[in-house]
Amino acid sequence: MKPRVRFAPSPTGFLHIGGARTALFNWLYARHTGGTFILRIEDTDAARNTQAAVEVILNGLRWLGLDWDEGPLTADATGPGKGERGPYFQSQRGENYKQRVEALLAHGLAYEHEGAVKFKMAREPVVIPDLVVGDVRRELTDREAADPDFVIVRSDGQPVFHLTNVVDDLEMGITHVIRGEDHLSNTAKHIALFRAFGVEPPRYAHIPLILNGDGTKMSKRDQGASLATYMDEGYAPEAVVNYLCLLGWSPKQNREKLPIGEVIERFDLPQILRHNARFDLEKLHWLNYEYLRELPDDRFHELCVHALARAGVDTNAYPVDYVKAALDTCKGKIKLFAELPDYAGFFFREEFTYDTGAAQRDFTAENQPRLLKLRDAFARLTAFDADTIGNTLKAVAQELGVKVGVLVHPTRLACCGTTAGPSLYHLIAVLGRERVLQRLDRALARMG
RNA sequence: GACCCUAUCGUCUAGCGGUUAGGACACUGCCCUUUCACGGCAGCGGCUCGGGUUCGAUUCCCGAUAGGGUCGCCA
Repeated sequence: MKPRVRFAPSPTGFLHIGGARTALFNWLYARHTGGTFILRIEDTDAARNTQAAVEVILNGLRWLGLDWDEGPLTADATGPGKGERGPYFQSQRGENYKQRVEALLAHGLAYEHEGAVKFKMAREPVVIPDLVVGDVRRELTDREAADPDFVIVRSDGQPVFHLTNVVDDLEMGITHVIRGEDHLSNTAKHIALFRAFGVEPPRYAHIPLILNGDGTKMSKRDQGASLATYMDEGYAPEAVVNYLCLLGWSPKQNREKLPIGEVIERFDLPQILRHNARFDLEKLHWLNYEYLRELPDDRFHELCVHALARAGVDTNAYPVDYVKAALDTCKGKIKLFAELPDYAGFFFREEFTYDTGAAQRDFTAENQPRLLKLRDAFARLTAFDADTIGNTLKAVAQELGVKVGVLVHPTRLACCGTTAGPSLYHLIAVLGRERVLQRLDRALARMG
């Protein structure tokens, strides 16, 4: 029988990076085994579950490239879905839960208590067979020893997570439950529920959690906990996926960056690590850069424009060809799109301040006549391409008897205001002679 | 408090009784160079602690410690 796995998030308006990895591991397992990846929305909490919140999940998974074989087609709970075991929204499956609870009641496996329904839990340890951790024998906690029974239907008639989760897994034919380790303790309840329904529980694989860089639990509020951050800031989804694969799983053979197809080939449940992993933003940045430099030009430009717009830099005021030429000088240079406004902002604004330390060092009275000579050489040029500009600068430096760096640094500062940026000769060519001369004049004025 | 999981450089990891404990990110230095970045070279840095088992433990067992998780009419 082909595996059937599911990702079953609750729409809270937020897709946690840990949730994204859980979805990824489920998807990888399905793709590796030729099984089925199901998306089920656990929207039993009507108060906070909105269509917009479902949208966040669907968009996140689509962005990551995790396509589902069964599940909703839209964020509308009453809308269409694909697959034979729907509906895939728990809010639409009330009748299923009701029937299951009645069956439990009829068999004396559950009972009413203060308007709620409680499940009669055995007062003995449960062994949880886990594909990642191994057999886990879970003893009762002191509170459970006092009263092991738990609520499956609230007094307001709403079914509780433990029940809906198990009923759906059962009715959707889930064979492997791959989820965060935070569910491991609860699994005893779930196994008991499956048995009460007269079926053997699915196979379990509890994957370790993702922690903050400092080892604390990564919660909603923590920096980088939301997948939306990476979507908004222009990370390459392939990089995020690749990085997530490396947390709690290893492709071995000293591999780090590898295409998703290869991950699918190599991925399997028993090889998942058992310990939690800390989220290392630096390493994600490195991987992101690795993918960024391979991005097709169109996609790179699109993400650049988006990043600049977010920083309040409007590229629409400039000709399309100019924008493209300007951005081309940044490709292979920036690690993150968030760096772009500082790195290339000078292309899109005429007023900017100079880096203070560099201005003190480079905008000297001594450099003034040198820069002036370069300015005049530029002014006489008939061609204004990168090669010509470079050769001109070198020639002027030679005439002056100074190293090229003596001219390069003040020129860069005059044109960009910064000490780091794209190739100087290329950036000058893109800016165009007129603006370069203006910028040199502006700098010269304060060097006297 | 009870119960459960975990433990290799700062971080992610390879290792599955005998290895100079390997790689990646980060960091440091050098080279390349029009800045930065890339690239190349070199360096720094690790088996949590005690007991066993064994000829021999990073590796197997037990304990401690530490970190994480769970004990809801949240999911």
